[in-house]
Amino acid sequence: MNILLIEDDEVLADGLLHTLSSIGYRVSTVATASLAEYILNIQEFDLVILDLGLPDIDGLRLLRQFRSQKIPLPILILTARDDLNSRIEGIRQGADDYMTKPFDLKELEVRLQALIRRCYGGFSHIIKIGRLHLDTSNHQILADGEFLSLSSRESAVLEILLLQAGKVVCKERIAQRLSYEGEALADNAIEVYVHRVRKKIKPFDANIRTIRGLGYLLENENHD
Amino acid sequence: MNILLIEDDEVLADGLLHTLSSIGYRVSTVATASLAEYILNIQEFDLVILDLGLPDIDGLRLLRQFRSQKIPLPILILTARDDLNSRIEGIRQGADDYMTKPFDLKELEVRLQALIRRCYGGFSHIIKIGRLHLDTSNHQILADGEFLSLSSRESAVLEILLLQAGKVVCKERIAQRLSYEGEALADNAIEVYVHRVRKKIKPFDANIRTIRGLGYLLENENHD
DNA sequence: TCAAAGCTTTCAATAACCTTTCAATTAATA
DNA sequence: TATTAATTGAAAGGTTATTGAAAGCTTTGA
Repeated sequence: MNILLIEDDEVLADGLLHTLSSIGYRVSTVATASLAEYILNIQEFDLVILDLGLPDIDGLRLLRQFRSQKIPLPILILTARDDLNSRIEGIRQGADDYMTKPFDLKELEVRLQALIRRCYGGFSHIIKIGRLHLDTSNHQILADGEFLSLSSRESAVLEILLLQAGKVVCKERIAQRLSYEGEALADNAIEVYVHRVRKKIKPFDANIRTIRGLGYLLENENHD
Repeated sequence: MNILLIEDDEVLADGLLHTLSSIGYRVSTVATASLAEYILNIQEFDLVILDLGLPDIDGLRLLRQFRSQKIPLPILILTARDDLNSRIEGIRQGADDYMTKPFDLKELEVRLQALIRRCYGGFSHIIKIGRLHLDTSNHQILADGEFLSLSSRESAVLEILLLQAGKVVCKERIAQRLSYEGEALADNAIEVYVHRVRKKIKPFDANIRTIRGLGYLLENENHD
């Protein structure tokens, strides 16, 4: 997790760098807004900690700039300004959280955790197999970022294969998933569905391999 | 935007209910943890405001329960406990934000906005999907900058779809948003409203796709 | 080579959804 | 307040996608 710390107070910056590094974050610090802009262009970050009292540009203005440039990073403001209005303005301008100095390191730590959790999907677990993405939280399957048009049964088949990508899934397993309370399906129902799914995922280089006598397996080529 | 307010102080609950309602949120209040669990099971919410000092179960424990049940709702804790430890624990247990009483209503309002923005809108309080804009701060929907003439129900349907643009929203979710306290709607009411909304947004190249058996999805073509 | 296992296509029944119409209600306007 | 307009939700009939069964074809491995 890469954090950009924009802070001109050298002592505080060093302290934070040390603390955050020690709990596993990779931290880069810059002391001015212009440096911040520069480094954001050449390096990828996951989160920004922004001090409002910068020497060159006002922090709120920098924040506005980020957002108008559609930089979607989570931003936590850290500042000495305690008055309510700048707190409100900070959040209104697009910050995700706000802490005032002096602050407790432990609290900063958990607030960072909360932000990361929220922004980088502690909840929705996304499984990526090649060009297919499965969002397990809402059972949505995307191919190249586009919604894949699947009927609900087709979707169920592909989901179970994606979840076990690279492993053999036996027909019975799939049948269980498709039928309600074990009502029998025609003996070739699974074959029909696999066929339909194959047709739909082929354009995305995804392939369901048949393991004779055992079941099916979604190929999971790790050549990235 | 449906908010569940879990708060046992009746005066405060009423005040918040009134304030939040007046700025366009739909608020349900419950006074106990068990009621909260009950209502969360039968109704969908977009955000939870949780008081830690509840009469039956400790708020933190409730929070842990939510998260262990993988309820991914954004949760803002509101409490009289000012000490640092419970603040840290609150966030660590899975809350997204934390405010201590007494608090400023304006600040609560913007923090709610920030949460909503982060969880549903990327990073702006204006959610832009193609030529449609939803301003989450006042629940207004614009098309090409002009007000879109929608009835309140139509507006509710479109809002919920805009908030989850690109994701499937199931019919039940929409039905809950439309009806008060689960009064039944005709089985095709949603279909009728979706139909009406479709007709109105079509001139703006916006499209609601039907995902058979699952629900609807506002297309969110990322070709910018 | 010949079963067995799997593939593919077709088709009718059905369930899910769409669309229109209309009457009842509510809100707006004169 | 009387009139008009808009909104709402129920009903009914039309449309389309999904489903699963059937039947014939192809591949596989003993």
